[in-house]
Amino acid sequence: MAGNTSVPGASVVSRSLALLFAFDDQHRRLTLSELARRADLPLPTAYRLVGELVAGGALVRRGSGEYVVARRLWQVGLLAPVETGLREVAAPFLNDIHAATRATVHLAVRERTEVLYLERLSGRASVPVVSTVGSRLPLHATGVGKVLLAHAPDDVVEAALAQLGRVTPYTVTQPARMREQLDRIRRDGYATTVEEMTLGACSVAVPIRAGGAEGRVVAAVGIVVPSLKRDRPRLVAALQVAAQGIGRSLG
Amino acid sequence: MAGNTSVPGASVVSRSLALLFAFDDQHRRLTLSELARRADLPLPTAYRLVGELVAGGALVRRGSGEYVVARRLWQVGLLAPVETGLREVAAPFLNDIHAATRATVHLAVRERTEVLYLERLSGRASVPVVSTVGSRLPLHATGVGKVLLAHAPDDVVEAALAQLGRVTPYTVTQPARMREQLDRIRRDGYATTVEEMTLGACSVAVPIRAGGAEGRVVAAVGIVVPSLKRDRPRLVAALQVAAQGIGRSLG
DNA sequence: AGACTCCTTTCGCTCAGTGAAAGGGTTCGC
DNA sequence: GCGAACCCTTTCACTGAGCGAAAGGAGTCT
Repeated sequence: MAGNTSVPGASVVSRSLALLFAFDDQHRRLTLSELARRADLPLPTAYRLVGELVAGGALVRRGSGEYVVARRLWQVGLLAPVETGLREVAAPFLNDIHAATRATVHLAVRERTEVLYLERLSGRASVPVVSTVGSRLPLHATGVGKVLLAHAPDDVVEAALAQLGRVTPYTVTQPARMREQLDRIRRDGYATTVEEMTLGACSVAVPIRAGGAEGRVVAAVGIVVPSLKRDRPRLVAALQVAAQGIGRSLG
Repeated sequence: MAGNTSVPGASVVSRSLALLFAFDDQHRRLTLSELARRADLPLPTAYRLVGELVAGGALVRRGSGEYVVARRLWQVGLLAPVETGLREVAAPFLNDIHAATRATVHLAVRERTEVLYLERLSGRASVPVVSTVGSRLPLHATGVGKVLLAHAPDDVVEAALAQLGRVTPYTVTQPARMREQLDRIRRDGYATTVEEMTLGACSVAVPIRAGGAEGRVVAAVGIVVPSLKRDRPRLVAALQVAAQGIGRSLG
């Protein structure tokens, strides 16, 4: 930038992106001060840059003085090639799962030591679900996450086991217990969680193997339900049928 | 910016956004030269800024030397409040339409004189469909577009009728004929197109009225099919049932 | 009425940003 | 094989765009 920079080496572009990336799943609306704090910029600097981002159509200022991501950035974001093939192939199968279970359905992939949610179909039941499309969650506290972790390379497993953060009182935080679970998941072909991410929500998930049968695990499908007591076998079956179909279609 | 600017008044932020917004539905991958051209920037300037956008995680450089929108920008874009309520409410009904017709289903709103596609469910049949979620098309050549135009304010109708661009040989380009059609759409409660946007694709669409029955038209649902000859009444019925449901749920 | 928060504006300093020019590396056509 | 026409990358001297401390409202609590 020019003149009196407090942090030389930070370009205008990097600062602007810091402002854009200050938004996340838990922070969809931010005030100017919050933006400045989260992007680690002096307030007047944030003021000026945010003003330009609004003028440029990247952000919008709500009446209340809060800023949100603009429609135009939504359009550009949708152009990103994010597992396009997988999502397209999976879509009808996800609908099938949804029709068969009426639960919230998830399609997710692993990104480093986190789950990245690619698709979500909301269920009827009023089960609390924190994930949204595009959001990331820790691998160890979600159904799809556990499946993906169970089939991840060793270094990823080690990294994940080293940071088993407690989310609810039921989150599995002991590496040894998690290792047992991962073994069981590989053996049984499905993972479950019981209120480990959100109180009142349980989940079941299965791996998607490219090319079907014995292929590499590339993604996971799962559902969120209020309880697993009643019909676990039926849910697992529905998921496995869909996962097989998706995997086969991936070729 | 500094020094030898050819276009003073253009800030770094506006230039960076011009680069990001250079991407669109027809241009999801762009080379550096294309980016520079589309953003109207000198090549070295584009080179530097694009480099920073890549470093900042907004763009990704593919092996081939082409740039695409990065996953991180996809995540941020998804945080934009784009008719969130409508889309959430409509989702299950769109699935119903999909299940009943097996066709490509669209949910769209009007933005000035264009259709903005909010949701899309791909159909089984191999009908060519150009629209994607987040893309815009002219109002007069699509089913959902005609519905939205038929219920648009007068000034919008005038503006739209003044630019009836020819897309295919079957596109309606005469204002008088379009006026007739808009009358018929308001009377019948549904719109159709026959290869007016894409050869080999026909469409049917109905309005969504907030609060049901006699409310204001806020959106449109439509489907794309290979032909309308066979079961137009059945398709219209399915759409109208769903549209009523969505409208009622909007309260 | 004092102490918070928030947002906005000013203003002089200066280095980050600029882009013409030049240099490579392809891939064409002939 | 030899231009011509594309790409992309790097250099470099100039300078005004960008910076942010400081100060000034405007609310909202205590």
